[in-house]
Amino acid sequence: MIALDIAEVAQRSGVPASTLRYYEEKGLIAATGRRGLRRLFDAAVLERLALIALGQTAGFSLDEIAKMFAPDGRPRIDRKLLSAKADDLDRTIRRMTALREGLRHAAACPKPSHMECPTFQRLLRKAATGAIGPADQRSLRSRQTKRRKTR
Amino acid sequence: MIALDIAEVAQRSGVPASTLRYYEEKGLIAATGRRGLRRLFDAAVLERLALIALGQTAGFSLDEIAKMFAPDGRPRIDRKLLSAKADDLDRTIRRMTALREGLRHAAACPKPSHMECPTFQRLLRKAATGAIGPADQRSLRSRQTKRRKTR
DNA sequence: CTGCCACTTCAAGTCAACTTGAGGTCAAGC
DNA sequence: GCTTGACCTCAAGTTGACTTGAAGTGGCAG
Repeated sequence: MIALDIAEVAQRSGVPASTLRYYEEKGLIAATGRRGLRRLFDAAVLERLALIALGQTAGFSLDEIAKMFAPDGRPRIDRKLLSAKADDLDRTIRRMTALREGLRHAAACPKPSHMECPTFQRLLRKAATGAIGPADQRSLRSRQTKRRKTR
Repeated sequence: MIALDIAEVAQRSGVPASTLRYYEEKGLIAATGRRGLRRLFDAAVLERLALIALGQTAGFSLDEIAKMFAPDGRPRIDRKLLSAKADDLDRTIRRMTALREGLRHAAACPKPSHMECPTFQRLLRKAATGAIGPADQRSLRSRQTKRRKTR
């Protein structure tokens, strides 16, 4: 069993040490032991971190992600939840696609003001009716992604 | 010029009154006058709110959105910024599409544990390498969207 | 004229996911 | 054996977009 230092985990995963401690506190990951004060992690934590990042990208909160791991630590993923998220994502993708088209057109539109552009107005009407409004379930979450190259 | 009460704007737009005040404070919208203490809004504010919602969906922060309106209040949208955001959106859409496929597969996958599913493993590897990792520009932002039906 | 109550202001609170800082510890290199 | 400095803990701060609460006001129905 390869024991990794927190700094090593940080470096390999791109996740800052402070975040790793935070995740441990939240129960998302667990140190396998200590050398003195220092946490030691099993290499498997890297896979776990990838899973966490994936969940975040999918729009799950850390709390939701935590619930996806069975008490024994093995991923226990609810297929229903997964489908629901996929559907969620689907709706979001559709909204964003419509929006992207609108933006592209607006950027190319020769009218002096966008308010005079019929395409833009159509987009606006859609936005107003909520068709492409903001996600209705807490679905996406932006992140700083400081992915620091570590040292 | 039709003067709308804040409650009316809230009801028609689905944006809570507290949020409207907040937007006014931020300079995103402006009341056309007052009746006593009470704000009066021109009906045009509804269009403006639609534009704001749209901008938020596109991943703009309120500050960024504020900058899109010229001091005189007419929308003055930077076409370069718009294209850039469209490109951004495009990348995000691609990531999200890959993710959605992965989720769909994981949901349908018959393997007892997802860790044994090759498709899931591929997804995981992609996530680990950052290919479908979280958006790198503060691009998406979830919102409560309490879209309260007002009263 | 009076009272109601929807509006007002302003300060403070909330939420998620972290980061930062102060002060402490201890394994390892010299 | 002693210093070094990377790690530790715990509390508090940060950010963005709002919400909430307390205390005040004034238009209008009765």
